[in-house]
Amino acid sequence: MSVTELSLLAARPAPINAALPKNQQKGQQTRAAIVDAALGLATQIGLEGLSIGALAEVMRMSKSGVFAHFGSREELQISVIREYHARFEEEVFLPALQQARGLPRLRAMFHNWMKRTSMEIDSGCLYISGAVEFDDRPGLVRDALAGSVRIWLAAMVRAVVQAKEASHLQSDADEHQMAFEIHGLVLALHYEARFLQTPGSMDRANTGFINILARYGSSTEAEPSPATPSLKTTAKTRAKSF
Amino acid sequence: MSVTELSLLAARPAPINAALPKNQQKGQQTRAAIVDAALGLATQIGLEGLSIGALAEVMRMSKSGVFAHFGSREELQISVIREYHARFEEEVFLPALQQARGLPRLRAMFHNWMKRTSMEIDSGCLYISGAVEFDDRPGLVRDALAGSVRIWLAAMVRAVVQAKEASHLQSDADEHQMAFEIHGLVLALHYEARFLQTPGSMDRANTGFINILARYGSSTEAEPSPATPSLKTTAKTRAKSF
DNA sequence: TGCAAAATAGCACGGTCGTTCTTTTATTTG
DNA sequence: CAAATAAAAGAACGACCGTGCTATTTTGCA
Repeated sequence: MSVTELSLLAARPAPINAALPKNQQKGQQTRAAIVDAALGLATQIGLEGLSIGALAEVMRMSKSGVFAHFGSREELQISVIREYHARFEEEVFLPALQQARGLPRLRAMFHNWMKRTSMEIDSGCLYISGAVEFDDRPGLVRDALAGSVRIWLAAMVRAVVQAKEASHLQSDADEHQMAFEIHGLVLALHYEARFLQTPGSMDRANTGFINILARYGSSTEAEPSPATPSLKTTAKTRAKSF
Repeated sequence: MSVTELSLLAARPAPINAALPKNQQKGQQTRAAIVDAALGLATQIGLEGLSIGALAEVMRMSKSGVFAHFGSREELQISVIREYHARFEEEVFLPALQQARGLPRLRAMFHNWMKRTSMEIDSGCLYISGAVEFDDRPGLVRDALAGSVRIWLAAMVRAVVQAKEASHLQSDADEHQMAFEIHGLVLALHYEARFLQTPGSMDRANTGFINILARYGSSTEAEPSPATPSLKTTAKTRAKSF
């Protein structure tokens, strides 16, 4: 799975003329505005809870006016997923590519991922809520969702492999195992912070990441990266109320 | 939070006469049958998707006949959560109490938890789906759900503390940190196995647990417990397709 | 066995849902 | 500016939702 495949943005029809936002037909920009509003609703109440009526009310449009842009609710949901994917990529993945291959990039990916997840404590993560809503509901929505998540997890695995190649991690470290454990930290952060509202969850996820690095890291001690300067919390982090 | 508080079973009204199942009024047993069917539906389509109409069809009853047992949909949902809690406790927590305090009991708790989660790959876990559905929907349902989960997580924390007291774990190990990381493993197992259908997720969760024990364990090497005989997988577990 | 009480059924209400069809309005183009 | 086209509105549909009210049936007990 190549890096270029990661970009669903490239799948968008490129504007034929120049990059003027005015160039795009009126319909395109309202459609984009609808998707934007729909994404805001979906992250709060879920893709299943997202209704065309409520969306029309937010947009101050008629139901049929909104509906006409997608032709079906399913297509609306898929459009929302694509938009979420694009933003996730832009916010989490692409900035991490500026870091050097290996451990620095891996740290940046986790750091950006956590940063986004922690911001989503008030709004919700579509990759998590969507997984629960569609985990036994086959169809195009589930496929789009699972595809996006797999692309991101594969990028994490690739970053681990590169860290191994750069001798930043033990050569026999299992990249899928490590990605699994990191994924678990993010899921636990989201669960405990958003649902249980447990304080200190951010610190615990960070500490968990440090523990994982210590487990798989090469003998050279892993110093805190410049990308995460304030997160020097050790495993002996202070106990908070549970 | 005491151990006895864990039992919601004890909160059930004890039968006044003997333990004959015929003793309970007809209504009580049909109500129990309804809750049983409702739990089956809720684990598949979620607590929000659970509708009285669909439930009535499964029970071959009228909508109003089902409804009369609860008085509101919310009360039905809470009843389902209580039933789920009781079964979780009976299946995961109580058997682990038969193991000696400390590491053996902690292992048994994780093992039973994982075993149940892996069985729920086809049906779904109410604690996970419910968390997503109600994470920003305050009310009695959310309270019941969060209460049950907190009780279980607190039991895990207590088990870690006991393991420290028994010198099975490092005395400065952070019990909340450890419970957080274990929770993450179970969440990742559920996500990757049920939604992404990634093969080998069970092994990865087990390996993750071994890694956590290695991180927090005392110098005495942690030998595989009799409760998990077939899970001697090391961190260098074979790589499976991702 | 008869009678009170509990359990269930039947029916209707207001509401929201996704979707279709028709009509009106706004935009682009020649 | 006018014709062609795209965008949005409006109204209606069948379906399902939770819930309340009133019968009818079933159960438990004297």
